[in-house]
Amino acid sequence: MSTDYCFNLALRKSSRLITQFYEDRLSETGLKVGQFSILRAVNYTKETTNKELQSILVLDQTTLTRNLKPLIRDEYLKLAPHPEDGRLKIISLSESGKALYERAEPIWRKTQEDLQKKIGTNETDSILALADTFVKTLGDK
Amino acid sequence: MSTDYCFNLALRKSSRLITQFYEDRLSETGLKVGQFSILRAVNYTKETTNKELQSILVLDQTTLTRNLKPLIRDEYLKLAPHPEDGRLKIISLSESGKALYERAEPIWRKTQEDLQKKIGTNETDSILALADTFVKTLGDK
DNA sequence: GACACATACATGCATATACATCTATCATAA
DNA sequence: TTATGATAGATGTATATGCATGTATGTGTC
Repeated sequence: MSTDYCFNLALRKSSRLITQFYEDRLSETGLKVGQFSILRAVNYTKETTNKELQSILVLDQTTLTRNLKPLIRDEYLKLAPHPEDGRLKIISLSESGKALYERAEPIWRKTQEDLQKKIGTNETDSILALADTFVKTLGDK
Repeated sequence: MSTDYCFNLALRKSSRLITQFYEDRLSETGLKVGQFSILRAVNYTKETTNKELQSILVLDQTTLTRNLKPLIRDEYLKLAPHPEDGRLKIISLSESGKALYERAEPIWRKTQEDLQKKIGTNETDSILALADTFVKTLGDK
């Protein structure tokens, strides 16, 4: 029967495996995959906030705050106060952050291609479709 | 986001969302989803080892060792030495572990059904197919 | 302007994840 | 039978994850 298999475990297993695949490739940059995702999102938005990154990355506010810490500590990300709203912190890439992202981006891109070759485009399409469904049906909080 | 979507981020987002879905339902049992997966695997195998659980759950040995800790501490799992191989520890459910699993199992089952209704059988099938592909192509270590 | 409420971000706690490395035990060959 | 290498599991360190809660700031009402 269909519920012999746990959908949650299945997704978590997949997530662990794909993470190790990317982690292995990105290791030469010193970045973890979660950190790369943050740099990529900040590179895209240029100037952003904790709040905005939360919705892009589908991360809890407290998780994101902590995940930013190593990147701020190592000065890949800069923080600046918002000119009008004292609660906000404007997050952007530092020069070394930009440089690091630009070094990592082609490695990430090649990893994407290699994964696609390895598991097939049907499967990679399936990953994107699933994420879309999940964010739409479970991602409103 | 400069053309592409990151497959890794997509899967990790989905994993976080589905985990929260199950976590919310299972919270009344006091179990985290990872702990439920362990109890379920041990209930299935009856007597098992760290090593065997690693391959069922697709978890690193060190991660599994640590994930077992709270369940052993709370005495839901029992450890016994292997009669022939002193390196092995036999893991099994205690009485309270069995009781807890049997209390959690129907909640998990209903969660599976609810998720299937919510996102559709195509998507849940897709999750299982994806996990199968990932374990087959990336899961040999 | 003072108070109530909402919003943005941080902290305490607990679990999750895995690499590098360590210890203990087993298996095997000289 | 001892040296050697393999295997099972544990520990040090670091990041990841999120709930409950705390602090600071902004907004609206009177």
